Amino acid sequence: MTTLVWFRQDLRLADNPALLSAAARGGTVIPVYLHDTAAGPWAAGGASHWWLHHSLAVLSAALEGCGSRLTLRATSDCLATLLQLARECGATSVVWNRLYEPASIARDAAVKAALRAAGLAVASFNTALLHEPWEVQTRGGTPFQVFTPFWRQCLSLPEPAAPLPAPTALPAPRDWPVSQPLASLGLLPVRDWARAFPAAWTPGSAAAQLRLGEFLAGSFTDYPSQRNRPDLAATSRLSPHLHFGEIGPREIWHATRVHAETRGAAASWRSSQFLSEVGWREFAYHLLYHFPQTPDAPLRAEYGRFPWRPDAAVLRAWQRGRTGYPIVDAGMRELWTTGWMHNRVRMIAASFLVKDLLQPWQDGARWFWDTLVDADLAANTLGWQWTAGCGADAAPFFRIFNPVLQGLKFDPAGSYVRRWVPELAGLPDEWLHKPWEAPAAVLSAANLRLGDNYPRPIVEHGAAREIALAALQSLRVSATPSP
DNA sequence: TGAAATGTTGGGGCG
DNA sequence: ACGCCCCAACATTTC
Repeated sequence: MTTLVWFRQDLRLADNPALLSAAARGGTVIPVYLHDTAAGPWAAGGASHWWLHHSLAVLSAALEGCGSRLTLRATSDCLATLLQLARECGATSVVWNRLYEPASIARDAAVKAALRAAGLAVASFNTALLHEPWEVQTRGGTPFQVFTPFWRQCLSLPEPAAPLPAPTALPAPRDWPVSQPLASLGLLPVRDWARAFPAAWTPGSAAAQLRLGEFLAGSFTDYPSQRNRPDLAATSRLSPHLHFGEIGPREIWHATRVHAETRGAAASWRSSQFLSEVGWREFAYHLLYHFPQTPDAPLRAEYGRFPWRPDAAVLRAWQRGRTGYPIVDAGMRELWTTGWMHNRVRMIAASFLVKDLLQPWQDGARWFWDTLVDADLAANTLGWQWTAGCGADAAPFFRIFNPVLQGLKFDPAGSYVRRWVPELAGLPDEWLHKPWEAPAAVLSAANLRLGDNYPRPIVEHGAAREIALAALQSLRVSATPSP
């Protein structure tokens, strides 16, 4: 009796119901990872591939530590490859943990039906979400479109089950199927733009558990008050680990609850603050499941007619962190250098692209998709539609961030900007977030030549804001013509 | 998980 | 003592 365990975004041994069920059957277990080369328009981007490469290496080593092995294959046809592997190994069943992206759902449904038609037993499990998207609904039986009632409903459901243990044994076959070398999947960048990634990140489930433990023992205490501060290490930074399933939301949920349980009401409050961010992730998956067109199209249809002004040069200045707005440029450079950006800065940079520069939110979403190590279709879609004001529970379009005020408020000492935009480092705090207003003597003392070694503002925020509001107005006028 | 404009209030300087 | 003005501080409204 042999079972194929199809790993996807669940790159861990603990709290892995598919793996545990295969092990519990007592027969041979064949762990498999297929690199799907036909994954479509939302195939993983470059930074995600970097992470995936290293995560697969860690998972492979962990399996070998259990006397097992990870079989790797690149394929444009997962069904055909699974059927072939089942034939090679004499497997009679295939198991996996569910994915929730629209393309994955479609592919997996077809694979499941075809495997069953071929006589194989197939089972799929949930380990990526606290609650299945179809199990959370309003009284009217419709999907939620506002976060607060959605999360309240989740909290009223039976608590997510405790995480599962890792299997104690993974019986190996006499002969392993042929596996491709990891390097042959071509996941690492050809040009080494990811050279600073290893200093920032350690992919793999062991590192994820370590990070969660260090977070709970450390910055968790000040999480509610400091979580918006990009200059501090105040957040958990678990997002890439979560995306690849190196740690699951149930593990985070229970570890946080256990940590807070013995530490009084204040800790309980902190844990509810932190877990509500896990709730936003759940909400993102809920929305993507029920509104599968939203990665590409606005949820509020009228925004399909918004008068964006696509401009390749403007988009590129934003991508490279050369807008002349320090907090925006710092964020974009942190992203490019480390594959990650603090969430507060994501909101500021995204708002700037969409509202000050009038670039389509989809262009920003694409850039984040390619450059973030935590790129996640559900979370990315929610974030960009929220910013653009065209999504569920979105910030109204007229809520336009002032990048100077946001910088002053959330990077008050300027250490975040100085770290990522070193050419500004010599400016006094007073001018750091608005160098164009600094007196000439201050600029020259800081060795700053605007338009030379740091750009002048690509737009003037006050004027850009007026233009954005007028653009929004045009949308309304054409939507409801006056009688 | 906004910012800016506009409105209101109240203390203090001053004639 | 009183009214007036100024304006900071805060609140409300609007985009």
